[in-house]
Amino acid sequence: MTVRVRIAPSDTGSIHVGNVRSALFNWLFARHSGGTFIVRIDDTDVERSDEAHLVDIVTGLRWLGLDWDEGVEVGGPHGTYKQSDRFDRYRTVASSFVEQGLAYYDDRDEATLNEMRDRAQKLGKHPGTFIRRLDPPATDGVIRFAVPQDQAIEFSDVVRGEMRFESDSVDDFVILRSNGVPTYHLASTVDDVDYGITHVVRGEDLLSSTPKHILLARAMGAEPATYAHLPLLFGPDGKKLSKRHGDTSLAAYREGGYLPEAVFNFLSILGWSMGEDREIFTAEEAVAAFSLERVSKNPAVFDTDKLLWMNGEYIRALEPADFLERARPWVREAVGRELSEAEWGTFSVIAPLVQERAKLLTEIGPQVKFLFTDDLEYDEASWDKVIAKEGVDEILSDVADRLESIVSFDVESVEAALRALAEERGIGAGKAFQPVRVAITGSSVSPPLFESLVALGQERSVARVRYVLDRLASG
RNA sequence: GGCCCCGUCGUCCAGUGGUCUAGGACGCCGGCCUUUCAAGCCGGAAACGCCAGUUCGAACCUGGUCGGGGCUGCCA
Repeated sequence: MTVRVRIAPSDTGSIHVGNVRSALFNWLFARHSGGTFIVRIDDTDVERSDEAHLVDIVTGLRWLGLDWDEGVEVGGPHGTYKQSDRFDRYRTVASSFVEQGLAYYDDRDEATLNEMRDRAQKLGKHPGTFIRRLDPPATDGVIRFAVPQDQAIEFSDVVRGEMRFESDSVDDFVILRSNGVPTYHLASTVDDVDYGITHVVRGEDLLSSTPKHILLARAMGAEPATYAHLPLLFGPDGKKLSKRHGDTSLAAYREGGYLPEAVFNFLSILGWSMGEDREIFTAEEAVAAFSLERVSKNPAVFDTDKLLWMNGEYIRALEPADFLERARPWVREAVGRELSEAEWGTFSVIAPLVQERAKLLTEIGPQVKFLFTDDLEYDEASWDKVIAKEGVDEILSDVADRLESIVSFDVESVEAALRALAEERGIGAGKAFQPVRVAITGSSVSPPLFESLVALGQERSVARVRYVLDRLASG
């Protein structure tokens, strides 16, 4: 049997890292087993659905490197992969259930229902014990699925093992709302049956709903899929990851300077491991090693510290040319304009030094901006701490003279000149170099000094030091 | 309350009855390197929730207990 898996994110918001992790595991499973990966859109929440979110989902998945064999396309014909296009189908299924006596109309109002729920809870019973009616009047209202009371629902979950739910713990759930829109349970299960989904791989929050889905599939005369419930992703507070934990949308990480490979790798080790203490690996390696059986049962905390570290690892591992390509948009944004060919050349010289120390692509721009701007902004704290000190003017004045007199302005000469200065003045290297750093880069944190000076060029370096001297002189 | 899931360092994983005085990674602490910041290198603190049972032997098996989480909607 060929594996067919799917994800069905809803387009009510930006795609969440939890959903992305589900998508990733489905993709890994499909690719490992030579199966089919499908992307459906669950847009049954007509009020909150938005095409813009669909675009966000598709771009996000592509960015991560996930591809799918069937499903929605950006701006393309989503066809039958959007659930809103299949409302008729769901209604037909719901009606046929009613005709067969498997479901019924329920026109009781909410107050009545709530009252029943409260009563059930007080007695320690499941609401389903009360919200159930087998000989209903055929008026309007919602359609509920009549849960058969004669047998327990059992299934074997690939990650959790044997599961058993007593039928009285499942209430007669709504499958069609009074406005004619199907609920998640109905739409999702009908799709899974219609598209021949063999494995449903999703978050553990849906574990309790699985009996409903199995019942629905059987009612359609189909064999239920095999289920695999993934451990949930938690926030630092140990609660299900949600908006209030900060950046939970995939887009936030893309825009925050993370590499897709790093995010992919990091998400992969949340609830899964290939064993042997290996945690840095490529997508190909993950595909080759993946198995649902090795998925962990424990919830995982989304640890952004480790993601950040991993991103740094990936940045440093980039081929120089690749790094240049990826850095481009970030440099452009930080400088605020397109760079000239010559400037890109300058950047490519200093780039390896920046690559070594960046953990996020967003750090690149600020580190090299000093090379491409004429009105440098001086970081106030750095200025106060390093420049506005006794005797610094004298040092800088000397620095300017020495830099100016260098014949061949390369790293070796610059280093020799500045080291000689420190030695002759009898001061430490740090004391001599820090003022220069701040003078030419505007900050006490920068790429290595000599390389920075050479990249900036002799004339501009000297000019910057003199400029600082002027400012110092005028108080 | 009810149903269900989970329980190894702060965090993510390894571990499937003896090779575990429990291994790796992030983070943290200390040191080295050093012109800043990183990176790198060296070292350190840090966990099998608890109680029974099974067994010659339990992190691994069983029961209970405690703790955490999910679900309990005309959200998904």
